Amino acid sequence: MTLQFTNTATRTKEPFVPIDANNVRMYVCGPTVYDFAHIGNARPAVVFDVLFRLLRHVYGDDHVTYVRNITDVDDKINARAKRDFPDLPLNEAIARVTEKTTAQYHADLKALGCLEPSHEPRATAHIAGMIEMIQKLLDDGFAYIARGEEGREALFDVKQMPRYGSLSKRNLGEQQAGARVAVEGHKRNPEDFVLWKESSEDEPGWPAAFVVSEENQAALQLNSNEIQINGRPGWHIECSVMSEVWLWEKAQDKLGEQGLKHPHQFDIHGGGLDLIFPHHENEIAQSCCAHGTERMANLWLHNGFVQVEGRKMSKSEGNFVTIHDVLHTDKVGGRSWPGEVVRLALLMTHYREPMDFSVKRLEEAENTLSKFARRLEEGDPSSDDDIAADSFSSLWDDLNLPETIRYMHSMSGGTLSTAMEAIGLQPVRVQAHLSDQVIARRIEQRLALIAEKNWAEADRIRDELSEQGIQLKDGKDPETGERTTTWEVKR
RNA sequence: GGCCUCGUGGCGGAGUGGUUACGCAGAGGAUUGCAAAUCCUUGCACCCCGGUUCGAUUCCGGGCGAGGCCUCCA
Repeated sequence: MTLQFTNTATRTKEPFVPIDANNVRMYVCGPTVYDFAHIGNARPAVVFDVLFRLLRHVYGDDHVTYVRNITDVDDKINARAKRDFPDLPLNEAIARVTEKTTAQYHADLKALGCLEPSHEPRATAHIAGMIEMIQKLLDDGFAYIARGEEGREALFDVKQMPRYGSLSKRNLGEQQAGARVAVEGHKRNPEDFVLWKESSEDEPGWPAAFVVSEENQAALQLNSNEIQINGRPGWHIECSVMSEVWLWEKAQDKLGEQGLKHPHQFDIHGGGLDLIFPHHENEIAQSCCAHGTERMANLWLHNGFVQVEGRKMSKSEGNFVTIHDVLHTDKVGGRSWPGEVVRLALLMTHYREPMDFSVKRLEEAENTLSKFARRLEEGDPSSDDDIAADSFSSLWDDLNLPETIRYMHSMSGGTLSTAMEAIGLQPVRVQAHLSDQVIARRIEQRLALIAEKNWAEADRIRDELSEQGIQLKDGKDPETGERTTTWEVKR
């Protein structure tokens, strides 16, 4: 079997060859922590969790490094902090918002069965690294400082990078025609993006000193080539810095000869489809120009959107459902849903395809899990190994989960258990509230009542057990023809 | 306007140059005191038009349709 994935950078399916099989490295863009995460945000977390599990399976648990960041500096966070904690000092209010939201995010993902990533760096812990990278870009002529309407900004000069736009297949200058691009006179090119921006008194800021070129100094009419800007990072630089720190600087110990051949590069970069442009394009620009590399990551993976009635689920559209709502309230289908059901619902569609989120879909996932739960009980028939291998080969083939789940329908016992674990579904039965003995006694009583044709009382026992989550199953003994009753826990 | 995806039965969703998976729902049956569960059987599809081909749902071209990005967004 060969691991292969569809690479957004080439739009083709390619065999996966890690830079160093001893340490396969993956970065996925995490949340900006200002509000509850919605189901759309859950999809990449769940999808890349399956990939993480697969890579661990293939290369070994200790040979995969998965980094997913927390963006805890952002103007939306500032706005939320001012709204929710108007009486607190700004920094404290921001801390409250990010801590609360991060904790909620962790709780949500745990409920969805996601493993913790190897590292979960926070943007605010890497400000110094960002300033350093920006300076490098200034030094090498890829960036400049200009005065914008809201203060001074360090900007990336996209014209200095001929390859700019290659991931998203965009050509500079072709986008503006009907697009809503704000005209910002201080930029050298309309596509130039912010690396660092000056903060006002009521915005969070960090002191930074930048050294600019003579040309830049002259343009700004400054006496010195050093500029102090109390500011905050733009929204792309953090990922360039954190991936560099956690997937290169701190990963070098594990890298052998093979790994050292491609400095400042890693294997996989993932995220949602909407991050391709501009976010990932800009990350590539920053990282490749700062490090003088050809590539930032070898493989770019992007998941499709979760949709509601055919349209993208998003906060701005207001058509979103939070993970918390689905798990803990009755806002969806009038009831709450187990995390495992939500997880399977998110995995039933191929990760690159758009997916409509619906109650029907959740019900289908729940039915499938019940079926799996029953099949787990059915022992371990021989000759299932081929089926298991097939399910994994489909997983190896661009994470084809629909195909994998299809195979799982024909599995049982240990084989099914293994397959479920592979995609992060817990192959454990929900325990009955009643003990086996109590249930067995009630069943005996019911059989006795049936023998007397006392249907009312017999049905009462059946209903009673049903309320306790015990499903009775009547059958007939093939030899004696007598009624036999077994039971299982309803899910 | 530019660019990127995608179009399979009631729904979900694989796959293939030639007997068109599978799941859910539906229908019928077995079983049952009635149910549930289970098992069996079964109906229903490859957006349209050209082209290549002995043959296309699958390849190519053109339409039409849908979604996304170009502005914060998983």
